[in-house]
Amino acid sequence: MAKESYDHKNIDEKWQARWREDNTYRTESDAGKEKAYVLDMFPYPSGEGLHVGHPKGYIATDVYSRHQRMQGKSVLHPMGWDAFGLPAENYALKNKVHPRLAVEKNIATFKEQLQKIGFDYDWSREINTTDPEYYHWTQWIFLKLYEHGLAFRSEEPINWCPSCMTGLANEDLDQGRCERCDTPVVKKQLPQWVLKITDYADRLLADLEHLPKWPEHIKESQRNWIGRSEGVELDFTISFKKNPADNDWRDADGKPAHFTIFTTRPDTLFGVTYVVIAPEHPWLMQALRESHDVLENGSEIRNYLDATAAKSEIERTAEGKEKTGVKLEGISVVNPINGEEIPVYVADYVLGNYGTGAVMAVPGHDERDFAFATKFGLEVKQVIAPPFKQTVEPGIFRENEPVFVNDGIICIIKHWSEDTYLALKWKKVAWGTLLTGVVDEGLSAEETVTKEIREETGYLNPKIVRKLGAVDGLFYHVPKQVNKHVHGHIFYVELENADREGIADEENEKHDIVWLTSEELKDFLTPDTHKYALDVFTHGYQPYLGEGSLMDSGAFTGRESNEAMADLAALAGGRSVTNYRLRDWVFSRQRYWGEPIPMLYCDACGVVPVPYENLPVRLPEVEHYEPTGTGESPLAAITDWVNTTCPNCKGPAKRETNTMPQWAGSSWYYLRFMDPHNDNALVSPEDEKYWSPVDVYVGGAEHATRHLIYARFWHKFLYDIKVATTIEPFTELHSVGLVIAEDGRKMSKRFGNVINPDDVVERFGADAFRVYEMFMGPFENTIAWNTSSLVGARRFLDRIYTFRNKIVPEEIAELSRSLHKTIQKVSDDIPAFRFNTAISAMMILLNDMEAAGKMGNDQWKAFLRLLAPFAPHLCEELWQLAGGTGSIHLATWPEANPALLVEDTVVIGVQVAGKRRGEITISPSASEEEAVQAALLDPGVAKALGGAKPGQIVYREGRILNLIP
RNA sequence: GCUGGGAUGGCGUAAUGGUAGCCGCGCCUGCCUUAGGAGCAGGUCCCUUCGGGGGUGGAGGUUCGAGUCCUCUUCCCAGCACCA
Repeated sequence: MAKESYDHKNIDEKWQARWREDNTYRTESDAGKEKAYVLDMFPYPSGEGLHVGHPKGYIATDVYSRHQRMQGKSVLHPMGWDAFGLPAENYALKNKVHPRLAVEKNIATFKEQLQKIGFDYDWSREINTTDPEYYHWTQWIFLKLYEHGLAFRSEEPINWCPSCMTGLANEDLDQGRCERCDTPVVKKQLPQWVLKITDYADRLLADLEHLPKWPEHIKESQRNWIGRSEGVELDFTISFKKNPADNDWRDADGKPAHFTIFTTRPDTLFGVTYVVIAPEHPWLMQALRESHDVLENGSEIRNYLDATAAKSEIERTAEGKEKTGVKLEGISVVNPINGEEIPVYVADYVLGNYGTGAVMAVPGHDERDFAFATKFGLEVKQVIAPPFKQTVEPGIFRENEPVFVNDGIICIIKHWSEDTYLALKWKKVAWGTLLTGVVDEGLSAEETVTKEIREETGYLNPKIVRKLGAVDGLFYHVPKQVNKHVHGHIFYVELENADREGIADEENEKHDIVWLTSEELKDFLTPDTHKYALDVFTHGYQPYLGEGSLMDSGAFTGRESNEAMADLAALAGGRSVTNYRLRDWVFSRQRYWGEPIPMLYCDACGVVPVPYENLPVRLPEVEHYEPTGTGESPLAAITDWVNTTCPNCKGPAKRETNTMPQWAGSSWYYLRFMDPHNDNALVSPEDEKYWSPVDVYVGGAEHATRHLIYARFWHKFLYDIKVATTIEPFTELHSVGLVIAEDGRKMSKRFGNVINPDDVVERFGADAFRVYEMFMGPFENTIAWNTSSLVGARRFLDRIYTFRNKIVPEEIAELSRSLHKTIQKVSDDIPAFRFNTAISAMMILLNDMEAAGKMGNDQWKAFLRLLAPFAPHLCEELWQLAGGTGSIHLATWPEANPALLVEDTVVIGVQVAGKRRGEITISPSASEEEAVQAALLDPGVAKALGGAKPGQIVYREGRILNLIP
């Protein structure tokens, strides 16, 4: 019998109209009911319209919210438009329409597209960030931020996009380029409004711990973005050469002139060989201006600063990381840990706006300092020996405290005429080593090298060429039966000639001397410490970044670097500080299409906020809204808008002409949905209390470090001023996986591979589209669109539609277990966002239903309710045909009967020695004896046992039986 | 480089430490037909001497038993990256 194909057009339209007429999805806050606030990241209505990827998240929240509603909760599932900002304005400019008209048109298109998919949005709560009724409150929040000192004027150089002709926040950059148009940004000095998000850095970071239902990768992105690092600030006193009187100068605290540096590694203080300050360092500005000029190479430095300023951010950071800089002649600084006098450089690898703008350079243990030191021929001092552990027997280190030896030696000894090196091949153990030793009392390391070479090899004329640093070995000394912890100082030695004397027999018994090329040596050497020594010899020293035990560090030598860190810092006069990578939020845009910043400039009173009662400051209607490119906003040209009166002195004042960034309106919109038409407040305390926080929030992962940080920041501020009552706005977050095109590329007009949801809905129906998108795979996965798989979803719905003719009044017992398992599965999976497995479970149930050939009406109605969140139109139709009361979407969610979830019998696998050899069908509560008895009857099991008796039996009720002979 | 996530048939994927590959797509065989993006039935990891044997990126380990837990490693995706 051919299956029927249901008339999706008719059914979709019929029910969408009915739900609208009946206000089926009307949201009311009902104190008597539990609430569920389910939110999508509201869209930016671009001119391109939707593609099939956009609704995926909306379908998920729709399924989720419908499930919540059927569980009797009061559900808030709203939709609105984030319509201010650059994309809309650039689109308008390109198409020569006013942004307001472009936005209106785009919103109409988006809304129509969304409505065809049959979402349960309550459209009476629709909001639009460009509506003065809405941005009234965006401006209100700005005034509150200003009142609390969190919005301030700044003249610091900011990121400027020469193409969009506006300043940008750090978050608007991608690898030094404008995130919107990919143009490299430049630094530009402009008066700006800046929000002090850094005041909230600590809480933004710490409170991530209170968000267990956020995906780890989003939280990790935020942690990276905030970039907290704990360290110390240290003062390096300056000593002046030109005019010694400068050394007597004291500041207000009685301190001589100094550079304050920030470091996270005070443990490497003994390895500091110079200090570097950023080109923007304020001391430099002053020093170059001073009349007596403390620097001897002022003009050279000025040239360097000019060259740096001319570079774009990309040039400065992406120039293959080639280091540049200039030495400050005429001054030096003193290392506070040991009084050593070291030079000072200015170099642009040090950032002016992080930490103190000055660093202590430790080339031995920092890659950037190492690169700089190598290029400028500065000293590289190793103060941590890279540690290697060599366990002969596991666990041995835990039992014995190791004996520390600070002055071990490791010798790489070159042959007098050949390109080979001396190694020792041990006789009693399978070892290959270099020559080693320990410095004797009263001898220098160099004398010890000579002595050890003579004693162990007999060679008389070694010449120590150079020291190669040191390595730290922790090992078990077999002959002495003790753990040893040895700093091995590596020496490179060349033998002058073959002159040699005899050596003691005991040395001869230990090992043979072999001569190997460095290549052969690599494989020959057993200890990792010796391999490291060889590596340093062949490739040179590389900065060691890890922890380890300190060397050449005065009294600290031999202590573990992480353990000694605090003591070193204290001794050098360090002050603990925490720094953040996060920068304050540059909040001004020199563009038309945004919320006007509600501030005034009065000649008499200075900066004056617009009084609250004068909000909203409306964006004026204009004919020309093109950006000026001068750093002035287009609004500056509208004189009758700009010129106004000062609310304080009633004198003339000018309006701020910059507008807010795109992210302003979206930083608090979730609060407005709770009470969207309130003229007196952003949100009423009652509605805020009832609906807060957002229970489930769904959107793209690309917002991890932009919208989601900004919104958390504003929310915490609103919490502080008691507008919000929760510390976090979004309890649970899901990031929706992308839908890419069938060709594996991003869906884009450019590639001509865009699938339009309207077409899909037209041809296959809204329900097939919805079921397919939820069935594609795990919600967060990026998955390629596949039209033939979509046909599979449609087939599933057609089979259900056909099955309506198989419904009988009486319950079909053989289906009840299957049905109740499915109820359980779907009920668990929807809240967990495992939509794919929920649908899979319903497909399995349908297979069972078709095998049974009929189903009871009540069972059928339960099945329809399970599917209703996914396929609302078809299920509503079938629900009515089955005699359901009211809308299926207001019906009660079915409950699984636990009694029916337990099987009478189960088929479990039987293993013999861990390999599956057969299966038995028994009661899930069968005893071990019964199970074994049944298993022995299985021919496969009997054969595998070969008559042997099982010695060990592992039996897990209802799961597995494992017989081990 | 650092951090987070991942790797299972031809494809998307599924498996509280317990029979690997459920469900769907595709494909193969046959049937039916008003020839469709249709329907129905069966099949579809690899090898096999038909007894079995092997198999979840790779190598070890823990366990009666590992796709799942641990160690190392390769590759892929994402965030950050001259932030001291």
